[in-house]
Amino acid sequence: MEARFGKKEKLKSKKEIDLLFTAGTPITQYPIRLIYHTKTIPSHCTTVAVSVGKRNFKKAVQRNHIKRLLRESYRKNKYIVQSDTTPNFNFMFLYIGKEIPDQSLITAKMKKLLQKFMSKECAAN
RNA sequence: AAAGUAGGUCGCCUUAUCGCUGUACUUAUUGAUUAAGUAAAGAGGAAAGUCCGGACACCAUAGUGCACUAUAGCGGGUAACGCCCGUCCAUCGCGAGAUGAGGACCAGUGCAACAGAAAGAAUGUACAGAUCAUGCUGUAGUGAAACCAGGUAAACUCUAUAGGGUGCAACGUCAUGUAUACCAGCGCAAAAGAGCGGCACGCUCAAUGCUGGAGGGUAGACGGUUAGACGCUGGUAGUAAUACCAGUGCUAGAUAAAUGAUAAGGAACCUUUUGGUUACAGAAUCCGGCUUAUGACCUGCUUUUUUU
Repeated sequence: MEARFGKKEKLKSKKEIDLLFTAGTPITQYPIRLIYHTKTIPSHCTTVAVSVGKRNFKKAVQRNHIKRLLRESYRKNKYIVQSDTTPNFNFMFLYIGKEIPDQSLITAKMKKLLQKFMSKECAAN
């Protein structure tokens, strides 16, 4: 099972991110919210961005830590959304909780969130 | 031993698995390149606040005067400083020590609690003296200070010294490529105008038109971008800050932003045990300081008490 998470899979373009916030579809599995949108420019893999609000976590150390946890849990569970049939999406994960989580919590929630996403997309198709 | 005081050191560690970032090498591949593998690296003492000082870049090789701002014993260090070292003085403390808006009221202007008639545009009261006479002279009384006098510049001011502006989102190159705002030359001419932190100089540009070139903004890539006023050890000079010499060591460079997760073991602390906790905190052009946040440990010295 591939569990890499390289540079290519990171969402960088400012335009794409703006589009996500204006036109993206949100799914929430507290304390994580996923916003996603189909790609405007097609490429061979899903791109992902991660964000933690400055409002809830003032210190950069805490924000960095949570972002790393989110990235790590996505890396481990991305097999759920990886298949040839799904079209390519842009993902944006937001942490909306107010306390610092630990890895096990984040991983469990991430699994549920991704499964939710899959069932929703399959129903649409 | 307790209380205090000054300074220094370190900033949890090891292994395994799965990942991230750039670098080097190998293999495959391509128009560019990309992919895989291997190797050795990969947050701090404050990376923070952005408060001072520089380097570097552009604006004129950053100019002149005024204004404005900062600094202020004396001597030294430094690329530079508002930093550091030494020293004198003042204040605080029993002391080790700490603190420092410590230049100048013989330039001018202002201010001054209580007391006092009065703290300077004032001349009082009592007594004595002088005089034609007095508001003249002396003494007494208040006060730190009472007319040939002082205090005060964390009051204006004066003196000395320093300071041009904007900041790596600076700035340079490339690809893409549209109006004409861009550039070069010609022409127009002196006025008005625009730009250069405030004002005055000064400097630069200068409508419209013609000819030629070429590309702004936005988004992107690359450079700038990390080896440096660098650390450690020894020697020499110096009370010291520091300088010089010799040896030796070090390569983080991300860009919606890498340095992480899990497991096991150890260390320290807490808890009866299970177990829990491990501070402050995350590079963003780079250095020198200052300030603030914070967990331990070590050393010198002082005072008090006890013992020998």
